[in-house]
Amino acid sequence: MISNKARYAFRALLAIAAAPEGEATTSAEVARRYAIPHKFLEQILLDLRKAGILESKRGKSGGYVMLRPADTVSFGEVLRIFEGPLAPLPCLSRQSYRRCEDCVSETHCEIRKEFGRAYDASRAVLDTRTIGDALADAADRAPSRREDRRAG
Amino acid sequence: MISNKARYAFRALLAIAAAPEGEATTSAEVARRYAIPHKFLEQILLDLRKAGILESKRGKSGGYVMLRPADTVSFGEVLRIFEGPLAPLPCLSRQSYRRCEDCVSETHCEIRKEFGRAYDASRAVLDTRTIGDALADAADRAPSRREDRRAG
DNA sequence: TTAATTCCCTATATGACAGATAGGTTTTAT
DNA sequence: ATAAAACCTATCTGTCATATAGGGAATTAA
Repeated sequence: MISNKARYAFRALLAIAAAPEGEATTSAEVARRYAIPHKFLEQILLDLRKAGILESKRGKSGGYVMLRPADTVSFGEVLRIFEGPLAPLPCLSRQSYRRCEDCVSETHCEIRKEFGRAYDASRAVLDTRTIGDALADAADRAPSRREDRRAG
Repeated sequence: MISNKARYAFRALLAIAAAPEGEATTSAEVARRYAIPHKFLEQILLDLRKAGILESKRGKSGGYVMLRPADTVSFGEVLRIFEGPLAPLPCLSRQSYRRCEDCVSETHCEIRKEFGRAYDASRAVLDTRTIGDALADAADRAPSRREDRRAG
Protein backbone atom coordinates (compact mmCIF):
# COMPACT_ATOMS: atom_id res chain seq x y z
CA MET A 1 0.00 0.00 0.00
CA ILE A 2 1.18 3.50 -0.76
CA SER A 3 1.12 6.04 2.07
CA ASN A 4 -1.67 8.54 2.66
CA LYS A 5 0.93 11.19 2.06
CA ALA A 6 1.54 9.98 -1.49
CA ARG A 7 -2.16 9.59 -2.19
CA TYR A 8 -2.81 13.13 -0.96
CA ALA A 9 -0.01 14.34 -3.20
CA PHE A 10 -1.65 12.82 -6.26
CA ARG A 11 -5.03 14.27 -5.38
CA ALA A 12 -3.44 17.70 -5.01
CA LEU A 13 -1.38 17.46 -8.19
CA LEU A 14 -4.36 16.43 -10.28
CA ALA A 15 -6.37 19.32 -8.86
CA ILE A 16 -3.62 21.87 -9.42
CA ALA A 17 -2.83 20.64 -12.92
CA ALA A 18 -6.52 20.66 -13.83
CA ALA A 19 -6.94 24.31 -12.88
CA PRO A 20 -7.21 26.83 -15.75
CA GLU A 21 -3.82 27.94 -17.14
CA GLY A 22 -2.04 30.35 -14.79
CA GLU A 23 -4.67 30.11 -12.09
CA ALA A 24 -3.26 29.25 -8.66
CA THR A 25 -4.90 26.68 -6.41
CA THR A 26 -4.59 27.12 -2.66
CA SER A 27 -3.71 24.37 -0.22
CA ALA A 28 -6.85 25.24 1.74
CA GLU A 29 -9.02 24.64 -1.30
CA VAL A 30 -7.51 21.25 -2.01
CA ALA A 31 -7.68 20.30 1.67
CA ARG A 32 -11.35 21.21 1.84
CA ARG A 33 -12.23 19.45 -1.40
CA TYR A 34 -10.71 16.11 -0.45
CA ALA A 35 -11.00 16.34 3.33
CA ILE A 36 -7.23 16.25 3.74
CA PRO A 37 -5.81 17.70 7.01
CA HIS A 38 -4.70 21.15 5.96
CA LYS A 39 -1.41 21.40 7.81
CA PHE A 40 -0.46 17.96 6.61
CA LEU A 41 -1.19 18.91 3.04
CA GLU A 42 0.93 22.04 3.37
CA GLN A 43 3.96 19.87 4.12
CA ILE A 44 3.21 17.73 1.11
CA LEU A 45 2.90 20.66 -1.26
CA LEU A 46 6.12 22.04 0.15
CA ASP A 47 7.83 18.78 -0.75
CA LEU A 48 6.45 18.96 -4.28
CA ARG A 49 7.74 22.49 -4.61
CA LYS A 50 11.18 21.54 -3.34
CA ALA A 51 11.19 18.69 -5.83
CA GLY A 52 10.71 21.20 -8.64
CA ILE A 53 7.24 20.06 -9.61
CA LEU A 54 5.14 22.89 -8.22
CA GLU A 55 5.63 26.62 -8.12
CA SER A 56 4.20 28.62 -5.26
CA LYS A 57 3.02 32.18 -4.89
CA ARG A 58 2.70 33.64 -1.42
CA GLY A 59 0.31 36.13 0.08
CA LYS A 60 -3.21 37.02 -0.81
CA SER A 61 -4.44 35.37 -4.02
CA GLY A 62 -1.43 33.09 -3.84
CA GLY A 63 -1.39 29.34 -4.22
CA TYR A 64 0.22 26.68 -6.34
CA VAL A 65 0.66 26.11 -10.05
CA MET A 66 2.57 23.47 -12.00
CA LEU A 67 6.20 24.40 -12.55
CA ARG A 68 6.62 21.78 -15.25
CA PRO A 69 3.96 20.65 -17.73
CA ALA A 70 1.74 17.92 -16.29
CA ASP A 71 2.69 15.51 -19.05
CA THR A 72 6.33 15.57 -17.96
CA VAL A 73 5.50 14.50 -14.41
CA SER A 74 5.22 10.72 -14.12
CA PHE A 75 3.46 8.85 -11.36
CA GLY A 76 6.72 7.13 -10.56
CA GLU A 77 8.57 10.40 -10.04
CA VAL A 78 5.97 11.65 -7.58
CA LEU A 79 5.78 8.34 -5.78
CA ARG A 80 9.55 8.29 -5.26
CA ILE A 81 9.42 11.69 -3.58
CA PHE A 82 7.20 10.35 -0.84
CA GLU A 83 8.00 6.67 -0.68
CA GLY A 84 11.67 6.57 -1.49
CA PRO A 85 12.90 3.86 -3.88
CA LEU A 86 10.10 1.87 -5.53
CA ALA A 87 12.25 -1.21 -6.10
CA PRO A 88 11.08 -4.26 -4.13
CA LEU A 89 14.69 -5.12 -3.27
CA PRO A 90 17.57 -2.74 -2.56
CA CYS A 91 19.68 -4.57 -5.15
CA LEU A 92 17.11 -3.69 -7.86
CA SER A 93 17.11 0.06 -7.32
CA ARG A 94 19.01 2.04 -9.91
CA GLN A 95 18.81 5.31 -8.02
CA SER A 96 19.78 3.94 -4.62
CA TYR A 97 21.34 0.56 -5.16
CA ARG A 98 22.26 -1.43 -2.09
CA ARG A 99 23.39 -4.98 -1.83
CA CYS A 100 21.28 -7.35 0.30
CA GLU A 101 23.38 -8.24 3.37
CA ASP A 102 22.50 -11.91 3.11
CA CYS A 103 23.16 -12.15 -0.62
CA VAL A 104 25.54 -14.84 -1.81
CA SER A 105 25.52 -14.14 -5.53
CA GLU A 106 23.48 -11.32 -6.99
CA THR A 107 23.57 -12.58 -10.55
CA HIS A 108 22.41 -16.03 -9.47
CA CYS A 109 19.73 -14.85 -7.05
CA GLU A 110 16.34 -16.18 -8.12
CA ILE A 111 14.51 -13.86 -5.73
CA ARG A 112 16.15 -10.91 -7.40
CA LYS A 113 15.26 -12.27 -10.81
CA GLU A 114 11.56 -12.77 -10.11
CA PHE A 115 11.13 -9.47 -8.35
CA GLY A 116 13.09 -7.83 -11.11
CA ARG A 117 10.43 -8.97 -13.57
CA ALA A 118 7.62 -7.70 -11.36
CA TYR A 119 9.38 -4.39 -10.87
CA ASP A 120 10.04 -3.97 -14.59
CA ALA A 121 6.37 -4.54 -15.30
CA SER A 122 5.32 -2.05 -12.67
CA ARG A 123 7.84 0.56 -13.76
CA ALA A 124 6.68 0.27 -17.34
CA VAL A 125 3.43 1.79 -16.14
CA LEU A 126 4.49 4.13 -13.34
CA ASP A 127 7.44 5.72 -15.11
CA THR A 128 5.51 6.11 -18.36
CA ARG A 129 2.10 7.38 -17.36
CA THR A 130 1.95 11.03 -16.34
CA ILE A 131 -0.34 13.38 -14.48
CA GLY A 132 -1.16 14.84 -17.88
CA ASP A 133 -2.22 11.44 -19.23
CA ALA A 134 -4.52 10.92 -16.28
CA LEU A 135 -6.16 14.31 -16.80
CA ALA A 136 -6.62 13.65 -20.49
CA ASP A 137 -8.30 10.34 -19.71
CA ALA A 138 -10.62 12.03 -17.25
CA ALA A 139 -11.52 14.65 -19.85
CA ASP A 140 -12.30 11.94 -22.41
CA ARG A 141 -14.62 10.19 -20.02
CA ALA A 142 -16.43 13.29 -18.75
CA PRO A 143 -16.40 15.87 -21.55
CA SER A 144 -17.49 19.46 -20.94
CA ARG A 145 -21.04 20.61 -21.76
CA ARG A 146 -19.92 22.42 -24.85
CA GLU A 147 -18.26 19.29 -26.21
CA ASP A 148 -21.34 17.33 -25.22
CA ARG A 149 -23.48 19.59 -27.38
CA ARG A 150 -21.06 19.50 -30.29
CA ALA A 151 -20.96 15.70 -30.23
CA GLY A 152 -24.74 15.52 -30.04
CA MET B 1 10.79 -2.52 -0.52
CA ILE B 2 9.66 -5.89 0.76
CA SER B 3 10.43 -6.71 4.40
CA ASN B 4 13.39 -8.76 5.57
CA LYS B 5 10.86 -11.24 6.85
CA ALA B 6 9.48 -11.87 3.37
CA ARG B 7 12.95 -12.05 1.86
CA TYR B 8 14.02 -14.59 4.48
CA ALA B 9 10.88 -16.58 3.73
CA PHE B 10 11.80 -16.83 0.05
CA ARG B 11 15.36 -17.86 0.83
CA ALA B 12 14.06 -20.57 3.13
CA LEU B 13 11.41 -21.80 0.73
CA LEU B 14 13.85 -22.05 -2.13
CA ALA B 15 16.26 -23.99 0.06
CA ILE B 16 13.59 -26.36 1.38
CA ALA B 17 12.06 -26.93 -2.04
CA ALA B 18 15.49 -27.58 -3.54
CA ALA B 19 16.29 -30.33 -1.05
CA PRO B 20 16.11 -33.95 -2.34
CA GLU B 21 12.59 -35.42 -2.30
CA GLY B 22 11.43 -36.28 1.24
CA GLU B 23 14.55 -34.88 2.88
CA ALA B 24 13.79 -32.41 5.66
CA THR B 25 15.71 -29.15 6.01
CA THR B 26 16.16 -27.71 9.50
CA SER B 27 15.64 -24.08 10.42
CA ALA B 28 19.14 -24.05 11.89
CA GLU B 29 20.64 -25.12 8.56
CA VAL B 30 18.82 -22.40 6.62
CA ALA B 31 19.68 -19.80 9.24
CA ARG B 32 23.35 -20.69 9.11
CA ARG B 33 23.47 -20.78 5.33
CA TYR B 34 21.99 -17.34 4.80
CA ALA B 35 23.04 -15.70 8.07
CA ILE B 36 19.44 -15.23 9.13
CA PRO B 37 18.77 -14.82 12.90
CA HIS B 38 17.66 -18.29 13.91
CA LYS B 39 14.82 -17.42 16.27
CA PHE B 40 13.45 -14.96 13.76
CA LEU B 41 13.52 -17.57 11.02
CA GLU B 42 11.68 -20.03 13.27
CA GLN B 43 8.75 -17.64 13.45
CA ILE B 44 8.76 -17.27 9.70
CA LEU B 45 8.77 -21.01 9.06
CA LEU B 46 5.96 -21.35 11.56
CA ASP B 47 3.93 -18.87 9.53
CA LEU B 48 4.60 -20.82 6.36
CA ARG B 49 3.45 -24.00 8.05
CA LYS B 50 0.27 -22.38 9.35
CA ALA B 51 -0.36 -21.09 5.83
CA GLY B 52 -0.31 -24.66 4.58
CA ILE B 53 2.84 -24.32 2.51
CA LEU B 54 5.32 -26.21 4.64
CA GLU B 55 5.08 -29.39 6.64
CA SER B 56 7.16 -29.84 9.76
CA LYS B 57 8.59 -32.79 11.55
CA ARG B 58 9.79 -32.47 15.12
CA GLY B 59 12.60 -34.11 17.02
CA LYS B 60 15.94 -35.46 15.93
CA SER B 61 16.28 -35.65 12.16
CA GLY B 62 13.24 -33.38 11.93
CA GLY B 63 12.89 -30.24 9.86
CA TYR B 64 10.73 -28.86 7.09
CA VAL B 65 9.51 -30.16 3.75
CA MET B 66 7.10 -28.71 1.20
CA LEU B 67 3.48 -29.60 1.91
CA ARG B 68 2.38 -28.59 -1.59
CA PRO B 69 4.44 -28.95 -4.77
CA ALA B 70 6.76 -25.99 -5.31
CA ASP B 71 5.16 -25.16 -8.65
CA THR B 72 1.81 -24.48 -6.96
CA VAL B 73 3.27 -21.87 -4.62
CA SER B 74 3.40 -18.46 -6.25
CA PHE B 75 5.58 -15.57 -5.17
CA GLY B 76 2.45 -13.52 -4.68
CA GLU B 77 0.92 -16.01 -2.29
CA VAL B 78 4.02 -16.05 -0.11
CA LEU B 79 4.40 -12.29 -0.21
CA ARG B 80 0.81 -11.80 0.96
CA ILE B 81 1.43 -13.97 4.01
CA PHE B 82 4.09 -11.58 5.25
CA GLU B 83 3.16 -8.24 3.75
CA GLY B 84 -0.60 -8.37 3.74
CA PRO B 85 -2.42 -7.08 0.64
CA LEU B 86 -0.12 -6.29 -2.28
CA ALA B 87 -2.49 -3.76 -3.83
CA PRO B 88 -1.10 -0.20 -3.86
CA LEU B 89 -4.51 1.14 -2.83
CA PRO B 90 -7.08 -0.43 -0.49
CA CYS B 91 -9.74 0.01 -3.16
CA LEU B 92 -7.73 -2.19 -5.54
CA SER B 93 -7.41 -5.20 -3.27
CA ARG B 94 -9.70 -8.09 -4.13
CA GLN B 95 -8.95 -10.04 -0.96
CA SER B 96 -9.29 -7.16 1.46
CA TYR B 97 -11.08 -4.37 -0.33
CA ARG B 98 -11.48 -1.11 1.50
CA ARG B 99 -12.74 2.19 0.21
CA CYS B 100 -10.37 5.20 0.46
CA GLU B 101 -11.85 7.56 3.04
CA ASP B 102 -11.22 10.58 0.86
CA CYS B 103 -12.65 9.02 -2.27
CA VAL B 104 -15.35 10.93 -4.14
CA SER B 105 -16.05 8.49 -6.96
CA GLU B 106 -14.20 5.22 -7.24
CA THR B 107 -15.06 4.58 -10.85
CA HIS B 108 -13.89 8.06 -11.86
CA CYS B 109 -10.72 8.06 -9.77
CA GLU B 110 -7.68 8.53 -11.99
CA ILE B 111 -5.30 7.56 -9.21
CA ARG B 112 -7.08 4.26 -8.86
CA LYS B 113 -6.97 3.76 -12.61
CA GLU B 114 -3.25 4.33 -12.99
CA PHE B 115 -2.29 2.29 -9.97
CA GLY B 116 -4.67 -0.39 -11.14
CA ARG B 117 -2.61 -0.72 -14.31
CA ALA B 118 0.63 -0.90 -12.39
CA TYR B 119 -0.80 -3.47 -10.01
CA ASP B 120 -2.17 -5.60 -12.84
CA ALA B 121 1.25 -5.64 -14.45
CA SER B 122 2.94 -6.59 -11.23
CA ARG B 123 0.38 -9.28 -10.38
CA ALA B 124 0.77 -10.81 -13.79
CA VAL B 125 4.28 -11.74 -12.68
CA LEU B 126 3.91 -12.37 -8.95
CA ASP B 127 0.75 -14.46 -9.10
CA THR B 128 2.03 -16.48 -12.05
CA ARG B 129 5.61 -17.29 -11.27
CA THR B 130 6.17 -19.98 -8.65
CA ILE B 131 8.92 -21.24 -6.38
CA GLY B 132 9.11 -24.19 -8.74
CA ASP B 133 9.69 -21.94 -11.75
CA ALA B 134 12.50 -20.17 -9.96
CA LEU B 135 14.20 -23.46 -9.08
CA ALA B 136 13.85 -24.70 -12.65
CA ASP B 137 15.48 -21.52 -13.92
CA ALA B 138 18.34 -21.93 -11.48
CA ALA B 139 18.82 -25.53 -12.59
CA ASP B 140 18.91 -24.44 -16.25
CA ARG B 141 21.59 -21.89 -15.57
CA ALA B 142 23.77 -24.02 -13.31
CA PRO B 143 23.32 -27.64 -14.42
CA SER B 144 24.68 -30.52 -12.37
CA ARG B 145 28.06 -32.03 -13.21
CA ARG B 146 26.45 -35.11 -14.76
CA GLU B 147 24.42 -32.94 -17.09
CA ASP B 148 27.50 -30.86 -17.82
CA ARG B 149 29.29 -33.98 -18.98
CA ARG B 150 26.36 -35.19 -21.02
CA ALA B 151 26.06 -31.87 -22.79
CA GLY B 152 29.80 -31.78 -23.41
C1' DT C 1 15.20 -44.58 29.26
C1' DT C 2 17.76 -40.81 28.74
C1' DA C 3 19.74 -37.09 26.29
C1' DA C 4 19.91 -34.55 22.34
C1' DT C 5 17.62 -32.40 18.82
C1' DT C 6 14.19 -30.01 16.74
C1' DC C 7 10.03 -27.62 16.24
C1' DC C 8 6.50 -24.77 18.88
C1' DC C 9 4.63 -20.85 21.41
C1' DT C 10 4.37 -16.42 23.73
C1' DA C 11 6.20 -12.33 25.57
C1' DT C 12 9.08 -8.35 25.36
C1' DA C 13 12.20 -4.69 23.60
C1' DT C 14 13.59 -1.15 20.54
C1' DG C 15 14.03 2.00 16.99
C1' DA C 16 11.94 3.88 12.98
C1' DC C 17 8.17 5.67 10.63
C1' DA C 18 3.34 7.12 9.37
C1' DG C 19 0.26 10.45 10.13
C1' DA C 20 -0.68 13.95 11.79
C1' DT C 21 -0.94 18.44 15.15
C1' DA C 22 0.81 22.86 16.67
C1' DG C 23 2.45 27.34 16.60
C1' DG C 24 4.31 30.37 14.78
C1' DT C 25 6.99 33.66 10.61
C1' DT C 26 7.05 35.82 6.14
C1' DT C 27 5.10 37.59 1.99
C1' DT C 28 1.64 39.89 -0.75
C1' DA C 29 -2.76 41.98 -2.51
C1' DT C 30 -6.15 45.16 -1.29
C1' DA D 1 -3.06 47.99 8.28
C1' DT D 2 -5.20 43.73 7.57
C1' DA D 3 -6.27 39.42 5.85
C1' DA D 4 -4.80 35.62 3.32
C1' DA D 5 -1.70 32.71 1.87
C1' DA D 6 2.69 30.07 1.83
C1' DC D 7 6.70 28.72 4.75
C1' DC D 8 9.28 26.43 8.51
C1' DT D 9 10.27 23.57 12.54
C1' DA D 10 9.12 20.97 16.44
C1' DT D 11 6.51 17.55 18.69
C1' DC D 12 3.38 13.73 19.55
C1' DT D 13 1.11 9.24 19.13
C1' DG D 14 0.45 4.81 17.73
C1' DT D 15 1.94 1.11 14.86
C1' DC D 16 5.21 -1.86 12.81
C1' DA D 17 9.69 -4.05 11.50
C1' DT D 18 13.14 -6.59 13.42
C1' DA D 19 14.43 -8.94 16.17
C1' DT D 20 15.63 -11.26 21.21
C1' DA D 21 14.45 -14.33 24.99
C1' DG D 22 13.10 -18.27 27.38
C1' DG D 23 11.37 -21.92 27.76
C1' DG D 24 7.68 -26.20 26.39
C1' DA D 25 6.61 -30.31 23.66
C1' DA D 26 7.58 -33.93 20.56
C1' DT D 27 10.60 -37.15 18.53
C1' DT D 28 14.37 -40.15 18.00
C1' DA D 29 19.15 -41.96 18.34
C1' DA D 30 21.89 -44.07 21.57
